[in-house]
Amino acid sequence: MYLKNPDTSELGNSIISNSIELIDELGFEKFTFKKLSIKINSPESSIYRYFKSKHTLLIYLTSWYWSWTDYRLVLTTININSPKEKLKRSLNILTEPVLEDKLVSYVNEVLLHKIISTESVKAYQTKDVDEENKNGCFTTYKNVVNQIANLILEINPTFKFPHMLISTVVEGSHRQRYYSAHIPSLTDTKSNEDVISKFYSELVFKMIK
Amino acid sequence: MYLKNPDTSELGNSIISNSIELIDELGFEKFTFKKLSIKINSPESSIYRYFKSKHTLLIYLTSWYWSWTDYRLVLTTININSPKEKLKRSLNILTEPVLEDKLVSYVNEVLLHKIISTESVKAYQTKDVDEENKNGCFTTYKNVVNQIANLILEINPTFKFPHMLISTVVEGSHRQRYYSAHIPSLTDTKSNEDVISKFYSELVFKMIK
DNA sequence: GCAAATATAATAGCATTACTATCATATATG
DNA sequence: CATATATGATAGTAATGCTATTATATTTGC
Repeated sequence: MYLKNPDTSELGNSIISNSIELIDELGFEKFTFKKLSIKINSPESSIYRYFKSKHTLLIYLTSWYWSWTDYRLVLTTININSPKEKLKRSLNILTEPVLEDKLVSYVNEVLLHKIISTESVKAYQTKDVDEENKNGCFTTYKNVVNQIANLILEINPTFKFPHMLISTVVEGSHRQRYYSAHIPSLTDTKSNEDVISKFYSELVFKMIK
Repeated sequence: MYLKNPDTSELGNSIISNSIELIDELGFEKFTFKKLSIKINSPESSIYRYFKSKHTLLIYLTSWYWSWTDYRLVLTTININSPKEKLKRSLNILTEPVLEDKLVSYVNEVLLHKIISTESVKAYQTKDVDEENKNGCFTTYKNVVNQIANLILEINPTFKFPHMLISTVVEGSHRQRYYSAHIPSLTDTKSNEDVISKFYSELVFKMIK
């Protein structure tokens, strides 16, 4: 996923934090290593020592996001016994926007979440998926989905499509948030209300009943 | 959406039919007008007379797909009175893969559907959405969603999120088909079974009940 | 049937993108 | 203090995403 681990050096940290800001600002297609190199005041070639392309950088960011989400899922479900309550809390983590930026100094988690919800499709939806999947590029996301799928099976062991349900909910909620801001006729909510999270929670509980 | 209407000339037709094949073959990011120009044996500059970029070509194809889908929706629901039956049939059109290629000589609808389901996200998920949306680039898709949303309201006039539900179903089913072929841990089906369509129909009917 | 309009071909060019390579210098480590 | 490692500075290259120009076909309107 990376050529050199970006959290082992200052330059690496700077690449991560500034790429998050720049991708958020420009969008993934207009984001380039050249522009990033100007922003971080280092030669382009130094960035290439960490990541072999902007595509693998996006995969790295996506993967980072999902391990971080996994960690947050553990935190909100710890010491809670009821599987239903666990699921409810987990779904909130998955479908609500991230509002605070605290954990890791060089990562703005609020912006990272924004990027993931709008740009991460572009990380999997390419002709290289199969190979990248083989190399474990998507394991952190798959783990999260799988974990919640197991929670669902605790509640209803006969439910046949827990993975399908969860990935639908995760990506659906990202998409709906985007639509409410940009293509409102594809949704039923203005960007200020918070209806999306409730909609998807309801969807899950109705489906597994 | 286009600079010159591609269905008014042979070259235009050739651009459309060959771009569908080439995007399917290479994926959208590796597809270029240069490669297309070699395939159709015409200079690159001629393609630029029809479309100002590969991005607007993708928008054109997406838009074409949704008007065609609209037409198919009319066909399958005509003369049917029960709104529930109408909805059921419409959902099949929206969630099942396209298997036959008949309507328009220069468009391979089977391949077009494949492209739409894997690549069309890249048509809306960019920094230019707002302007493109203003210019009506997404109206054909919005029309389809809106039409089915109205059907839902016929069945349950108090349901609050028909657009959200339908866009979730449409895009979810595309996504799940992709996952079953490429990232199976994110779904619960092998690419040969047909479980996806049923899952999303059930989802709709459970939600609007 | 001819002039004018329109469409396409042929060719060139240019800034940007996505890299790779090389060599020098700074910094860390053993 | 030597050596390894990380970064900087600079150059270069093929491909991408266009725009421009001129020439040659083809269609159309009178």
